[in-house]
Amino acid sequence: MRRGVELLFFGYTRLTRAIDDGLAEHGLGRAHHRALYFIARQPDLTISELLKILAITKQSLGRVLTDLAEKALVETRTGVVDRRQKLLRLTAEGVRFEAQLFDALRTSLASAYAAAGQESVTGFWRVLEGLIPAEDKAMVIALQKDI
Amino acid sequence: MRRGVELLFFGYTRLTRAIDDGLAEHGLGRAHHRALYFIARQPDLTISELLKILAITKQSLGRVLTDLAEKALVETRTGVVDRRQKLLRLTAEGVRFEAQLFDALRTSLASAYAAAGQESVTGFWRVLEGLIPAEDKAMVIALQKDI
DNA sequence: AAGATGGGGCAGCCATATTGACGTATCTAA
DNA sequence: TTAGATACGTCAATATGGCTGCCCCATCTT
Repeated sequence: MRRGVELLFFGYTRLTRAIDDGLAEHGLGRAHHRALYFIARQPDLTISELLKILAITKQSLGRVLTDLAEKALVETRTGVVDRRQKLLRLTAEGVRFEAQLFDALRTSLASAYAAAGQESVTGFWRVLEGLIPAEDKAMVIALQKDI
Repeated sequence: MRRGVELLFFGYTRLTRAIDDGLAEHGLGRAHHRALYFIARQPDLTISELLKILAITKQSLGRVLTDLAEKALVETRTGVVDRRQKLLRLTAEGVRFEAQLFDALRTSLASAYAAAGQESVTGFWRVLEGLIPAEDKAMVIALQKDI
């Protein structure tokens, strides 16, 4: 039990630290990366969808998106079906930058996967899925529709 | 790949949120919990050992420990082999409080473990171990000597 | 006796989150 | 067509948890 808690702590913190330098070069923080990441994952995401994913307040997200827009990494378009919505997308530069950050994560994770073996990876996923509260599960599964 | 990153994100954030309410009741935050947790895990831990585990600065930890001492959850004793060291320990109340918080974590993790099965749990551990940088591994293994 | 180490502390800064309230544009349904 | 709900933006104020740089003391080691 305790082992799971602390491995999760170390694994998560050490993985996220892997990209801090890349972010700092652009004057950005982890909050920006999380937004970038999920916008990359689901282009044309709306603000409210992103809010649900990140589970932070509108104000907190607002600043992050303002920063990203100012640095021309993210752009918004008015929703087509609902003109109140804003659809979020990465710019070409945003795509490039996110890919660069993701690459650092991918490298770390790939070596952990390789060391553990495919069977372990499946187990890793299963346990983590079980940690997601029922009310968030639909959202996470929706993300994975186009892996 | 992306699946691993986001499951880790959701799993970690949702698990940690499970104890926010319990902490808030005592006017504490997650930083306090991390310190409490590792002191519970290894009584008579020194400050410098805890710093290595948490990978934060002395000042950041200092504030956290001051808060915990003021609330009489943690106490320190002078080191026996080296009188410069301070050995950290939970008070009786600290033990009680940490156990209560841990219980919330345990409940979440136990249900994820049960849903995933023992084999998956082993895989979960293996992958997470692989995410820990080599220079931190010895420290993490040391924690587990007395599971 | 000199230097290294463990720990404490000050001042100031930054990033990221919070709440609550209010405003505007747009959609939906009576 | 109008009333209410929704999507988004934004204000101000506040809290938390990090950081750096610098200096201090006590204690251990050589």
